[in-house]
Amino acid sequence: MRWSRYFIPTLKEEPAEAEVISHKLLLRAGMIRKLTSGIYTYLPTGWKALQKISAIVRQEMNRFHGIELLMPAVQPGDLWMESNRWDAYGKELLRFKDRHGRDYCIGPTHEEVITDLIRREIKSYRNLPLNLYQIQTKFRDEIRPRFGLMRCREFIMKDAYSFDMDDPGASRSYEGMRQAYVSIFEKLGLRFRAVEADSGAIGGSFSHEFMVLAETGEDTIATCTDCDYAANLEKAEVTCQGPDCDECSMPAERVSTPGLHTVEEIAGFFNVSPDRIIKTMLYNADGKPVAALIRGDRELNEIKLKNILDVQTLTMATKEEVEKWSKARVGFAGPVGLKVSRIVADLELQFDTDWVTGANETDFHLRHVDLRRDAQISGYFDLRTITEQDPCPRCEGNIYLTKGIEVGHIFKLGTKYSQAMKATYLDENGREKLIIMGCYGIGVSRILAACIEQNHDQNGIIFTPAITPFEMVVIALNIKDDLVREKVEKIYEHLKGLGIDVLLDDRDERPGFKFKDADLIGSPVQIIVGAKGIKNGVFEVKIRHSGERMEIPMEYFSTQIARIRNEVLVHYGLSKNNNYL
RNA sequence: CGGGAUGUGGCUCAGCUUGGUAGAGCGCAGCGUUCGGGACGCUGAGGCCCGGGGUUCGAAUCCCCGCAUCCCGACCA
Repeated sequence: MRWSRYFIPTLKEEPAEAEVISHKLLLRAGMIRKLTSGIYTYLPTGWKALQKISAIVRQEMNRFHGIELLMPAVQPGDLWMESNRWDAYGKELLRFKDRHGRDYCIGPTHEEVITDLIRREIKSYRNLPLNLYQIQTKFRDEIRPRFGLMRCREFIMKDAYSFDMDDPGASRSYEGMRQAYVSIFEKLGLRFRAVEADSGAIGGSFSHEFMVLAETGEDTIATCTDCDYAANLEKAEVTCQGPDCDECSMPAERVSTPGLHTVEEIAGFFNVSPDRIIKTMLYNADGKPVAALIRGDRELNEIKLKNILDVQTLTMATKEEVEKWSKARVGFAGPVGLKVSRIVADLELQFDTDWVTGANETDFHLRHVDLRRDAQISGYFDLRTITEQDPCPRCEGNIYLTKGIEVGHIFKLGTKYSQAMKATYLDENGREKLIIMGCYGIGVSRILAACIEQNHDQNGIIFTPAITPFEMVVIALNIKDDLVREKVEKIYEHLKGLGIDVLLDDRDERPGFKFKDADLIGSPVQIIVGAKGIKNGVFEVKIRHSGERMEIPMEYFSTQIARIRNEVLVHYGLSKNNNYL
């Protein structure tokens, strides 16, 4: 491709509308333009990158027995009413009526459509298992679209759905997809982690999120230094073991603590460290008062609490509720004598004693509290958020926290949709059974943003070889110089002949201008051709990710190009064997 | 949906406090000089100053009402 005849509207200045780096660079590199809030046009290089991502997704999906199809973007409301999601999905579902007044929506996902298809077409166990996927534009009317391609309303997504006869089959399908996903992100050349995610009511470790690691990620991941354990912060298990301790030798004692209610104030007053204090947090759980106990220096994980209590809604108690339930002002609640429907305590509280707690009386605390002796605890559970001080729940390794961007999510659906929509098959014995489903999503357009979040510098994007719109940019320093023109054309043709996707910067611009643009659009390799080099019989190569520049004699062109290509692949954990190009 | 901010040539912004002929830089067109990290000079085109009401002799500027976009919170690929 010749730059002069192509369309890459780069921007020198930072667009005011963008805040995050990928958004800024996608705009500056001329890859996207906003049409309206959360809706973007993919310009040629942006679209090219998306197609490259899709190609790898497609290749790996096919390799793991996925079969591609395409479903409609517009879906009838009836189907959504059947799955009970017409009401449940909320305002993210963009609805409209056609000229006859019938309800429709623009698909934010395709469980209904695929389940409808399957229930009509699949009747026999002989047709199972089956894995169908599609790559297409979806629409979610996000409350607040932001961060460019990271969270748009209209976005491109790959969605796969698996259909199995039984649970073991569904597990095999799930495992196949997990492997496919690992392979996809490896081939994309991204640093990522597959993390255990909160799977909600389904239970087990049947949900994984695939996170691209980037400092700017919105999610926090807990990862083990030794084994391959990785989990979403919300999900990461905190283990705690220890010998049972003896009962506290001293009886609980009521102490006047006027006006003191934060952990720090209490710790200071009693001259103990915050880990000797129990925080008593009151919640409204489906309308019932519940208390959660946690050490003063710890953080409660509300998602864990919600799962343990198995309730629909969990909200922190209001000031009024606290006063009503604890019979004291906020800051003086404690487990001793507390009248609530349940008191749950964090695991580590059962291995220690002699605590400081609130006294359920304004301006009073208790010390020398022993939970077993003085309080009625309904259970000890993993309630807190993991920290880097905690051990790995699977091995003896340490935990460290990193940030990530969620780009894929796989989970077992079970029979949720097959039941609601009556998708059944006949087994070997002629008995009717529900099809077991799984669904597997990848945010294709989000991957583009995540790739940039992970790989960029002050000068612009640093694309991985699998995603870059152009593998190499050939920069003609002075296109009006006949020698340069001639040489650069030759190199361009030669590279094309090698099957390399190459962009020739043949614009009549100053060198600095071209260097800046080349860095901005992020091709892994730049080949710089100028009059000086030609005179000396060399051409120059710049490696984008390292900034390394080298002069290479013309006669070694082919071998050196091959070497450099391979070097770049290796840098991204790839090798020639990965023939994705 | 709550909280905050911003809307002025294609882009980034100034002007608004204190009302009086709409500005700069970049970009764009032409000419010349340049040519290894976003050059310089000259010339030029390009504006319902977000929209609608009001106040005023006069509104980009003051007041009211909308709309849009961005940022912070709860949701998600």
